[in-house]
Amino acid sequence: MATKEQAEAAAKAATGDSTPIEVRYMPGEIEAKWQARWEAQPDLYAAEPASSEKKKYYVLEMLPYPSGALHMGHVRNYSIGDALARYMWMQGYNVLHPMGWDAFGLPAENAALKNNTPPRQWTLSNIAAMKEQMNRVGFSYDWRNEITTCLPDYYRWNQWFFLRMYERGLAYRKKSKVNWCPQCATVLANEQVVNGCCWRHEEQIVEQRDLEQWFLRITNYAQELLDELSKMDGWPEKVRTMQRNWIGRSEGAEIAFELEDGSDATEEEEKERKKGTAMLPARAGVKGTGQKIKVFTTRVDTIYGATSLQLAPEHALVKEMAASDAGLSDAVAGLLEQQRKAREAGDVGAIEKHGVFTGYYAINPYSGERLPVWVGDYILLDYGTGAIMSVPAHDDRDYEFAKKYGLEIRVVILPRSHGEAAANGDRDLLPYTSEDSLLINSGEFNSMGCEEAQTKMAAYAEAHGFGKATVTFRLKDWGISRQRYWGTPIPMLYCAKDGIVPVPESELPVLLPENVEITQQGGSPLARMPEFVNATCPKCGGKALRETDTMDTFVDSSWYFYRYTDAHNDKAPFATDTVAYWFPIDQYIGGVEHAILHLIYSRFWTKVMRDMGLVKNDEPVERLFTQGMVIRNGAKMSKSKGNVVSPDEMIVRFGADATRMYSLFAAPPDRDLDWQEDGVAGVSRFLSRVYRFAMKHGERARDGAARDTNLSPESQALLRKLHQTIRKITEDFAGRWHFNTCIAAIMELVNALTAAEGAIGAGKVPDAVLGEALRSLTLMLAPFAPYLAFELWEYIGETSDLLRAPWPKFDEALAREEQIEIPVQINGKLRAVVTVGADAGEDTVRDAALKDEKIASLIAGKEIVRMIVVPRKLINIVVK
RNA sequence: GCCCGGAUGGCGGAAUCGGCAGACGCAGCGGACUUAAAAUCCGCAGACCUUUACCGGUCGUGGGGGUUCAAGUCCCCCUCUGGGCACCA
Repeated sequence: MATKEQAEAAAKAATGDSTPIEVRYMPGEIEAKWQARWEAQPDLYAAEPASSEKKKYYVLEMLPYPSGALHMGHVRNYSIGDALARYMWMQGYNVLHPMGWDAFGLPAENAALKNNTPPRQWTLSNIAAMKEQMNRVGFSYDWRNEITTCLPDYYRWNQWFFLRMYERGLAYRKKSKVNWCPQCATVLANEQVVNGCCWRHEEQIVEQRDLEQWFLRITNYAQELLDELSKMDGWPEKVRTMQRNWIGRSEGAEIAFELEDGSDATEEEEKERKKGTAMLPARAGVKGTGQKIKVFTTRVDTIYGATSLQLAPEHALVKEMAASDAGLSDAVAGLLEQQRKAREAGDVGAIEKHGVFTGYYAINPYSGERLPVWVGDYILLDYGTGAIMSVPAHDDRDYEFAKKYGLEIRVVILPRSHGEAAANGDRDLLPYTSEDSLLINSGEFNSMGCEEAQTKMAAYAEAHGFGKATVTFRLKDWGISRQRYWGTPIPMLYCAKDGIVPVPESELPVLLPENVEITQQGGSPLARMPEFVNATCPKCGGKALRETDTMDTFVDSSWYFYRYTDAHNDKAPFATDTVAYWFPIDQYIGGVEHAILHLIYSRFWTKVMRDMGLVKNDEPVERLFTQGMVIRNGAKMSKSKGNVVSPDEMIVRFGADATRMYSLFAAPPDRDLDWQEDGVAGVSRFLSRVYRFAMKHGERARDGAARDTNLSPESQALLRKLHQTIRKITEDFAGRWHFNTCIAAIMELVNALTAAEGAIGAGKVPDAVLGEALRSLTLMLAPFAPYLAFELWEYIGETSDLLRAPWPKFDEALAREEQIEIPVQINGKLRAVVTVGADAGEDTVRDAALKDEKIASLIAGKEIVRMIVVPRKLINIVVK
């Protein structure tokens, strides 16, 4: 109901009393009224069960971290999802639109340190505050399925999945490097390492430590994760490209070089051996030690141009060599130190390369030549085999390194146009890396093209037992151990007798203790709680120690959207058939910052669950939408930049409807949005205009009489604009999602309505037409400004539930223009505009154009060379 | 270095398939209402030239070239800018 004041005003207007009584749009009052009503109906936004006859639609926005307050990025993200959910309800779908909390993570521990509040309490009170904000904005979430990842009824299933993966060999333990701050005495997440230093201790350089960690074997799925991408056309190409690069598949070959024994070296060789800058030629009787160095290369075709091997400083063989060579040991330590400092300085690409000769040589299995073995700080231990063959002539990095240390540079491929004549190659060309080339100086492979040589040389290696064609991925297994408190305990035990023993499923969940003391010292507080650490081995009944690491929070978000479909299941993470009804997610909406980690992990998790028989879908998300950032004064809103605008403040000043509608109006949803407060005021003014118009004329919409077929020109014009608007918005929801132009279209419609007020007042627009316009307008506002829409719906006498009221249908005949304006160009320049019937053919248009006075005078005395007539579009007369 | 976006009035943006560039909104200017202001309503509004005015003309979508009757849109080259990855062999 409208306020008393407004009812009076409307009554006066209806009785023809012209005394102006101001009708004011007061979003605060309207929104409070409807919020109270909506909150009294807990099932308002409830999805129907999976047995529903209706077609399902699962729309999902990425769940927030409960930091304590919504920011504008949230409001934008959720306004997009909310508009879509409301639209799909109005289209008659069974809509699932849930929300939850990504509630584990570091900030809770930091807050605990700062305010002496337990992480759980801090997190839960933040959740309560943010939930209230969400309801205040009017988002249509089905809170019955709310999930909170830090509560045992959720995280117990993380543990359950972990055990299932352990059984299948998908979870394993190995040593791995972690960032360690000696002052905090704890491990840091990558995000907490700023310029190589601890985020809390700015002068403290972060160390790398080797720790035993749990890993999930995502690399088992690398190929499938890559292959599926090409079929996922509901995802932005940008995200797919980012994922492809992240997975980083490289085809190449693995080749084993045998270390040379060297004890029977000739005198000449001895001199050279000390320097390690040149190869030793092949000769009969060279002996090997039997020890092999495996290298990975994508360019085995250039192997005759390899003039050294380069090992990563951390390579196991380097450690072995250094063990008996103090000089080498010191040099390698120096390399590592230099490397660490260089990485701190940033700009990895510009870092100068360093290396040390080991004193050893290895035999090129193709040529028999002996290559000096070096340690190069530009070699990554954890990619490929941690060792490469260095081909200075045909690799940028190897070239730089060889120039610096005076290593040999041998050309083995040439551009096809060069022919074999230029046997030594053109030195100005180097490094020359094109694969559109021919081989030279490469024994029996000479004059082959690179690609052919790659295949043949890999086959040769395999036939001779020293190598093979192989595929390498950049993607690494997912380390999930975190030496932190506020996360899911990893359900594993360590028994002196039985080793690593999983916690039996019947003992889940392993509860995260709550009475912890969080201090800045000494890693996870769990390790200092004997009542947590000490346990009994389920195998032998003896003493066992509990794992004190917790899981990466990305585990929580890898499968949360499945839990929404069956959030209260205490027998399983979810029921398979319920998931089969709802999945895949029809539309997922969130920030592009999750393009890689979250969106790869959750794809991986889905495939694991599929292989376990828990789900039937291969991929979790059918369509993905990534909205742009919210920018203000040229930068992303952030506390440090001081350009944050609080949603609460906007809502108080302009109302929730105006705030969320502006977030959709100011830019297309996929682009960055420049926040301008005056723009919010403008949207608020627009809503106010709608409100006042409806209050003035809404009475006349109430009788709902059928429209007369005999329409006045004013009615026709109004209906045309109305149906054009319905068509535009309907088509946009189906495809483009340019909600900014949808809202602009609604504004145009309202402009047309207010412009027609004279005709409306003069009775030239019957109640039926006015009613149709007002009803449809209200329905179209519902996804964008739900509070106002509900208020108007009630005021114009509708009693049905607006949330599920059918979306208006457009009438193509009514939307069609009767007269259209056709621009007339002469030689491509606009000279006149003629008005013709909408379905005028080519001849009619041409005649009209030629008859136009201005056109006639302009072409008088000129020769018409050509005339292009595009019906309904334009006419261009080409004259000479 | 590599891979994606983006660049249109004073500002945010529109132009979905190559067919009237600047929809819609903001800010601005002029007017109405008002004692006044706010609010509201009406109108103007890319730049330049011409003109008392009307009318008219030229230029114009980051820059340069091209294709076409016609280019913000397609092709080639370049600049700036935002983002992602980054010694991945």
